[in-house]
Amino acid sequence: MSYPSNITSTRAEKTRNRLLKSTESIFANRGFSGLTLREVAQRSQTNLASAHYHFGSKEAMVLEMLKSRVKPINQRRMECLQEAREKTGDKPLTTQQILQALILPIGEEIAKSTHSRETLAQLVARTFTEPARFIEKMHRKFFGDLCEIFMDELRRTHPHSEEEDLYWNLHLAISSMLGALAQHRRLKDFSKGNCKEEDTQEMIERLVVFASHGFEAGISK
Amino acid sequence: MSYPSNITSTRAEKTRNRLLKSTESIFANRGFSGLTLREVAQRSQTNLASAHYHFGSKEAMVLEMLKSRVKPINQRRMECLQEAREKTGDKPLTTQQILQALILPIGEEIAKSTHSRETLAQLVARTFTEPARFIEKMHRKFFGDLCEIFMDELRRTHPHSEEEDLYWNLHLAISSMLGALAQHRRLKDFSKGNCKEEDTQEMIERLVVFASHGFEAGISK
DNA sequence: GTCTATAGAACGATAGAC
DNA sequence: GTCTATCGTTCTATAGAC
Repeated sequence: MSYPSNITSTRAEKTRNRLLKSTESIFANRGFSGLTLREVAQRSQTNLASAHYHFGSKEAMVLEMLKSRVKPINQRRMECLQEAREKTGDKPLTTQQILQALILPIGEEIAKSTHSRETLAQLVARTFTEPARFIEKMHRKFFGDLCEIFMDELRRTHPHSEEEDLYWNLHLAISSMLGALAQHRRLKDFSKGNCKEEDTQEMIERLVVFASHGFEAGISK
Repeated sequence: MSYPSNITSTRAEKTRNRLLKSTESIFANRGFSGLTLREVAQRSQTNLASAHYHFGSKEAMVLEMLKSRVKPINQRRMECLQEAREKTGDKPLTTQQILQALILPIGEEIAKSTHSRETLAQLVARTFTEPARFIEKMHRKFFGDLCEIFMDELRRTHPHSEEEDLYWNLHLAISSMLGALAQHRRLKDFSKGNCKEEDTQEMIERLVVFASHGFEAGISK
């Protein structure tokens, strides 16, 4: 999936979607202050005023792009959780099942061909280095509720663990996921050719194992 | 430790050090393209031309600042490794000892009072979202050799593990460290007050446990 | 070495023609 | 809705007085 580009979309919608697509790629690579409306307009094959017409401002445009990227991933996360619940019935999920629901959807999204392999990973990385106020707000809005849903699931799985331990280790699991995504492009260099950075699927699988065992080691039983 | 501010330093050196200190804080908070020489000059209580006089360009100044911050941390890492080797004698180190040598020095540095609690963590986060070519170069230069030293130690500890597994999981350990540092400021919000983000020491300790167990779970024995 | 002044380019935003 | 032209601002960089 890319930004909606139905057969029925008007010319205006197409322009809008091209703007969002360019915004995604440039923001991922250079951050908010590195993104210029001129470059967005040029890559979108439209004019400088277009971004303002469709979104009102640079900030509003970036925010719109972020929303459209985060939403489907979070939806998929909820679906994965639901699928796991149906599979295990009344029993609590395993830590690994829960963290898979958190991590796998990003892998699926990266694997989709509409984005360069690096773009989404870089985009995710941006959302936690960009200090702009509006990014903070977005973060809270999109991940606040989601975190509580995952926390509830973890509480069910680890009923005797301290709240503090669960929060800390979910935080570490999420941090390691984001860190791994952000660092992924460095892997090939780093490993002197021993690991292939192209293999996103392998990263995701290894990440799930790493995070699940790290998590379980960190909570008091 | 801060930037060298010996009693013997000349006025020029003091200006230079003020510039580096301002650069550190602004770069950490806003990245390369968000840093302006005007703001650096203002915060350093000097003039706009000063940065160019001392460093030649904005890029050179940021690079100099990064070098001066990374060097003492990497030195401390080598010392920690050496101390661990002396303690265990001929036996290989444990995974946890090795990862402690990687992680603890950053915690020590953050704890030092010359920087705001967030600055160094943000700075580290920057080095892996900033896409500029010169950051990539710095990364390779400063961490390339260090990684191989840690890999050698890990090979000694896990002689029957595949190279690929060791690289992958060291990569994941480093990624989780960087991710945790970068995300640290979000912890308080995220945990709804259950975890105190002020407690860097606790993060470091939990991170060591998380990463060590994640690492060991990921390598074939 | 420190500073002022300014060149020269790029920025976000907007007015108004079509 | 799309586009050109341009305003006012801000940027890095530099020249030259002290």
